[in-house]
Amino acid sequence: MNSTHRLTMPPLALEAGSPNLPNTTELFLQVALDNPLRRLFDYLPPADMPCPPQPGMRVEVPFGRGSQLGVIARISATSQVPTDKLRRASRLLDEEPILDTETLELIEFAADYYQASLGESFAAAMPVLLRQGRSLWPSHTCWRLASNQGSPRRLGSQQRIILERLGDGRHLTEDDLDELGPTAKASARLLTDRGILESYVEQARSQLEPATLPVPGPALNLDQTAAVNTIGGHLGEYACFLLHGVTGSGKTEVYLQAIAQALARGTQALVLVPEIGLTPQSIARFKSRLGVPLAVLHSGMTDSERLHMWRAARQGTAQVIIGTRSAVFAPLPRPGIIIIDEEHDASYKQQEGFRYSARDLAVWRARRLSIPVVLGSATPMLESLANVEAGRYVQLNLPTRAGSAGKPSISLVDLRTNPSRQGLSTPSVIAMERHLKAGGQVLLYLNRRGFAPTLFCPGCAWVAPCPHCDARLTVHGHRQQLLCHHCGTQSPLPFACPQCENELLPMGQGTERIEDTLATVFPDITAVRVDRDTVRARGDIDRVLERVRSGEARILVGTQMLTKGHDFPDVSLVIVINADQGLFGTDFRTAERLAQTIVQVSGRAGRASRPGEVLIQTSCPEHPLLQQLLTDGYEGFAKAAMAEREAARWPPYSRLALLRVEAADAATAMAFLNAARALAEQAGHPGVRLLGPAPAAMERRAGRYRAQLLLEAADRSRLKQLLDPWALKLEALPQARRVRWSLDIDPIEIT
DNA sequence: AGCACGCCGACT
DNA sequence: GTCGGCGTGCTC
Repeated sequence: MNSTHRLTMPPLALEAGSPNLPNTTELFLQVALDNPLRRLFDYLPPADMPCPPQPGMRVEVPFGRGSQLGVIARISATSQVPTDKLRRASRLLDEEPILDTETLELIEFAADYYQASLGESFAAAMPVLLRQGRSLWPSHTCWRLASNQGSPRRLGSQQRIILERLGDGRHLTEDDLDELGPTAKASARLLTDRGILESYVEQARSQLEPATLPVPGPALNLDQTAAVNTIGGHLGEYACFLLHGVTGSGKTEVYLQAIAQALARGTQALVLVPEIGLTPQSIARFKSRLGVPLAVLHSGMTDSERLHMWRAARQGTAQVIIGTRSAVFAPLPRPGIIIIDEEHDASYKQQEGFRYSARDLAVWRARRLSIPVVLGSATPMLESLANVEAGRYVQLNLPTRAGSAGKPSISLVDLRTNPSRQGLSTPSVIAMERHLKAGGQVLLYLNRRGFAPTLFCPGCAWVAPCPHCDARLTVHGHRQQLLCHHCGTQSPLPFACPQCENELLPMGQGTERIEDTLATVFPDITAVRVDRDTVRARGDIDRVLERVRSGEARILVGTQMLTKGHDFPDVSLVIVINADQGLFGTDFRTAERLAQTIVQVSGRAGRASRPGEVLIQTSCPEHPLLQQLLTDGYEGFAKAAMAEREAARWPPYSRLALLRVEAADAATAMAFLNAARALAEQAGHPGVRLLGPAPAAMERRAGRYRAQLLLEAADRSRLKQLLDPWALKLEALPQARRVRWSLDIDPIEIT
């Protein structure tokens, strides 16, 4: 959807009280409810309303035998629903729409484009507490001693504690009471009923850290200056920039200065970052450099923190909103610029439920708002490069690294002639010795956690399988157990082969095993491991990284986590332990991902004055992808990959939609997809290829059978023409009742 | 999705 | 004799 193809705008919500509506006519509220049903539910307005209902207000409505909170999507003068089925909404929760027209349009567009229900789209866009009915305005109930209180008699111990805390005109908030215990609020209410306490509602201040004096940044180089000037020249109009900057080229400085210009015009900036890119350091940098109140939105925050930040965005108190995927929906009264950092990052696409791409929605939103959007990356998606090619995006380049560091030298280590011992080949060990001796640090990248990816019997070739998935169990040596990385199943490490009682061997390398190898090869040097097993909570990673920055630890072993955003100024050597997994994947994007990973991880080498060196261990050094990458860098790779995509009719040369299904047995899953395919064929599907149904690459996962049907079209509108009616029919399919299915528009993984 | 209704199996 | 399995109908 990142194109200039005609944008389908959702029908504009009809404003209540608009002059062309005869006020004698009864109005109908068309309400979006948080369920997957792709339709709205009509209600009569509540019996007593403090104000006219409007789209974007929350309502409580009777639904089935219970009641639910929903959002008014439209007000209509007519209803298709027979009068006897219509029920009356019970109450309005808001006196004004909590979502403005522009955000409503974005939400509607997202539901429409991604074939989701409007309710699900609303749910993604609203903080949980608002969905649960919390008031938009920050207020909380407080308790104090009643002015003419009766004599307290026969008090419970908790009640006595509460009274003690309320001496001298002090008060207690709901939070204070919650700290006293789960029943404290009930006790306070009881005391209020007895006239001993009185409660009142206090409007809380929506406080963000106040503005500070912006700290000046470093002087920009020519490329950065040119980029900032180009972006700044388009403030107030739509333009999409692809900021292609090699690692360390100072993309963030460009963001900061472009944002500063937007702020100077009195507008807000929205900054999207990948899921693990939002470190306390990066937030601190934005805060100090821009010196304006800033709201942060990410998944690690409590519900009330999120509500607080969302409110600050909506009120305009926050001039900069920095957040992960769902922040794309943040309401912005004065939008000025949108930044998407590491635009290629997969975390911008929600991978379950409502499968939207925040990156693509951000571009749509910028166009709708007539503001510039900047997509930054050292390794742009091929889609983005194609959009540059087509003239839809403007490319800005930052080809040089800041400081004196030059490009790292990359070379391949042929594992066939240099076999690895426990993960490390001889050339790698020699290079490590050289760099460590010279005072450098070494980063080892391996995208496999655990000790070894398989447990193997040399006697009969048995491998430990997961009982619930079509996958092998991973050996986690340090915990002495087998673990399935797909469903989480754990089992103790068997002593011997269950078939032939031979001794079992862990096969292949995981990060734990590399760590062990290092302890024997470099016993005097401290190594740290960074993967999901060592880094669990937020802050863990900072502790690990501090050990590296201080120089206490000089070797880093880790997975993806290491490639994202963290700087290691003293790392001079990067070793990719095994590139082979990325060369022969089943997904058409596998190669692109490997290239991105290699470039990103290489970017960690030699950032300061040290020249960087990168070694890639592989059994297939002659592979064209690796060769391209080595000789011509990411651009060269991209060119070659693009030609392959065009020949195979993959995106960006086609549009995809993927119907996924999972069921208790394979036949049920297939029955659904066959029925789905039949529906499509019945309706006709000009310009759309139906590929499948076919079982998923891992057919069984967590005990469920998975299959899929792929839809491919040359252009988006043809695909959508088929999808719109099809999705509704799928919902009504009897076979759909027995499976879990989902439609993924622009899937990033089709295995 | 979430919930009720409804008709067939192993059991307090 | 029931508790409960999940098929299917419905939600304004």
